[in-house]
Parts: sequence; C-alpha cells; structure tokens
Amino acid sequence: MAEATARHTETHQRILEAAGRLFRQNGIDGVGVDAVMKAVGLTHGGFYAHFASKEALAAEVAQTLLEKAAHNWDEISRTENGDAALRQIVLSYLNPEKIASGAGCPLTSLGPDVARRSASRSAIGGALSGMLEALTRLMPGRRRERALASLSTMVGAVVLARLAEDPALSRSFLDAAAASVLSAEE
Amino acid sequence: MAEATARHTETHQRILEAAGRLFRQNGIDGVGVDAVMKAVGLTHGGFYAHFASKEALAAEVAQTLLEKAAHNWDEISRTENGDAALRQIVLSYLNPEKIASGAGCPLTSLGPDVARRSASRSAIGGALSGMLEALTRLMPGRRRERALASLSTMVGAVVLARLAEDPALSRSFLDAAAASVLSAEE
DNA sequence: TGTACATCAGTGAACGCGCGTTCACTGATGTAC
DNA sequence: TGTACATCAGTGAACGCGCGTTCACTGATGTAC
Repeated sequence: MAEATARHTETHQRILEAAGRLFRQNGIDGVGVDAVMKAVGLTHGGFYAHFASKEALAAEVAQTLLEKAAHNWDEISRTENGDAALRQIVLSYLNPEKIASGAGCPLTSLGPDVARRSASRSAIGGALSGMLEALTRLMPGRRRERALASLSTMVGAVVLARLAEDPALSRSFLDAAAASVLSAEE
Repeated sequence: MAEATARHTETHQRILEAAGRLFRQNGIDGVGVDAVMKAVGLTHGGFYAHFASKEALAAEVAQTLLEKAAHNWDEISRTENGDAALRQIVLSYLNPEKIASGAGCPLTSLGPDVARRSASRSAIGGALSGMLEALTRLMPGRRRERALASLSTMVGAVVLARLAEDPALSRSFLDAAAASVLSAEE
C-alpha cells in the first residue's frame, strides 16, 4: 500500500500542476476536467479518485499555487538582506516573460474567478496573509500599509499588462509598477 | 422605421446594461445568453437580432463599460481642479459599497477574462488609453509613469479586496491604495 | 519460489444537463392607397 | 378615415455539443501462504 499511496499522491500532484498551468492560461471555466486529465496523460474518469469535484480541484489549485508563492517570498525575505530581497521579489513578479508564459501569480490570472468561488476564496486566505507578512517585513519601517499598496500595485500591473495589446504599453505598466514599489526606499 | 429602429436600439442598450451587471457579478462564462435576456424581460431567441454571438456581446459590454469610465474620468479631470479631481476619481473607484454592489470598474471584475478574449481585448484598447490620459493629466508633474502605477494600484486593490474574506483586510487594501495614490501629491 | 487472492489506480462508455445558436413563426406597429 | 399590406422585434421549440459526474470494469501491483 505504501507504493500504491505514493503513486496516488504523485498523480494527484501531476493533476494539480497541469490544472495550475491550464487554469491560469485559459481560466477555470475555460478548461474541462477532460483537458486537465489529458494533459496528465490519463482519462477523465479517473479524476474523481483524486478530487471530489472540479470546484474542489479549483480550490486546491488556487491554494497550492498561492502557498508556493507565499513560501517563496518568505524564504527570500529571510535569506536576502531587505533591499535585495524586495528587488528580487518585485522584479520576478513583474517579469514580462514569466507573465507571458502563464506561470505568473495566480492572483493576477484567477483573482476575480477565485473571488467568486467561495471554496477557492476561503482556501487562499492563509497564503494571502503569508504573502503580506513577507512583504511587510521588507518594507521601509515595516509598514503594513505599504505592503498592502505594493501588492495591489503589482497585481494590478500584471492584470493591465495582459490587457494592453500594445507591447510597449504592456511593458510600461510593469516598469512603472516596479519603479513605484521599489522607489520609496527612503 | 424610425420608431422600430428606436425600439431596437433601446433593447440593445438594455441587453448591454443587464449583461454588464451580470457579467461583472458572475463572470462572462458564469452567465448564459438565456440569463441575460431573462434579466431584460425577453426570451433568449431574440438575442441574435441584436448581437452576432455571445463573444460579440462580451466585447461590446467591455468596451461600453470602459468607455463610460474613461469619459467620466475625462469630464472630472476637466471640470474639477487637479487635486480635487484626483481625489474624487480615486475615492469613487475604491468605494467599498460600489465594489460590493458589482458596479465597480470592469477591469477589476473582468480583467483576466477580457485579456483572454481577443475581440474583447481589442475593443477596450481605446478606452484604456483614455483613462490613462485623464489620469496623467491629474498627476503631479503630469507624469505618465505615475498614472500607470496609480491605475495598477487601484485595479489591484479592488481585485484583492474582493479576494480577502476578512472585511477588515478588504478595507485595508482599499484604504492603503487610496493613501498611496493620493499621498504623493508633492 | 510459486500460486491464489486482494487492492486499487485508471479506463471508457454512459448519463443528464445547460449552453450557444438556429429558425419557422407570431403579432404588433407603421405605411400605402 | 379605413382597409390591406409590409416590416420586423420578439417567441419558443429544436439542434448539437461539451461539460461534470457516475459506474461497472480491467489489469497491474503487492500480499499471504
């Protein structure tokens, strides 16, 4: 059973990863259970051995992705010195290639979607707080208000960068956001 | 025909308004043509006398809503004096009741959705530029970079306010964003 | 070491349902004479 | 002013399709003796 469980867990993870990629690219409603399982190399029937429903998958995907981000920020905020850590977080978050690849922060690709799904919304609460704590630690004077505003700026910039058809305008949003968040290191 | 056309146009507008409300509340994929027409008090079959497809409706809704916002900002930026105008725009944008009612800026409720639909994305280009121009006019030194960052902050704050389950945290995002955008009036 | 059995991840056909779209039709409104 | 006709917004049944979910089954893996 140890082997069986290990395999089950591994498939569960692969489903989460595939769904994380596809959901961010095409939206939760834009991807069927069928497509997720096909991406994993399995048939759709087996899905329900791993998740109770598509809603449950969406919630777990949102939670997993955001917790990974929170954990990442937390690590960076502890290992690097303050200014370098903030720089690294902000520039990685606003990296144009990362955004184009669909690997960016789920808040920017799934935010409104997750906000409408109560299960998903509840699931990300802890990770959202974690991201804010890590950010606060890096702000001048550790001011939480600045962390709230900075996260807002970063999330909004990525949303807007994806909306702008003109690549130059798209870049402008990202550059302006990075400058805004990083500039006020008094 | 004058009468008939007038009626046709009026129904068209009512469909746009109903869809604008419903799409922002439940997402574009979360609302069927059936539900939109029912909200208008008509049956779904008549929809195609007004729009070529649901995609076309989505694009026109996004465009109309955003153009309304752009026009509104433009007017405010011309009639009020600079600081008062910016205050009015920002506080209205970040107003908690407005956001909860689903009447908020479509960028925050439909952003990622619109970004994935090329017709919708193209349709909002002009209005997005218009909003940026109005904002730039109100920024200290008319710095466009500040307008880009400010719009990012406002959009992100509303997205995050909707994601936060805790009402206090939700308010914190809005307050911090308002303070951030309005503070730097050098 | 080998055989019989149990477990369980994954298969694939089937289901009901809701969606976007089509279309023949209705009935109210406006026009022509 | 009244009658016959044309126009066209809206109706509602019907369609095909894809989706989320279920379920009886398969076949590979691990265990018991």
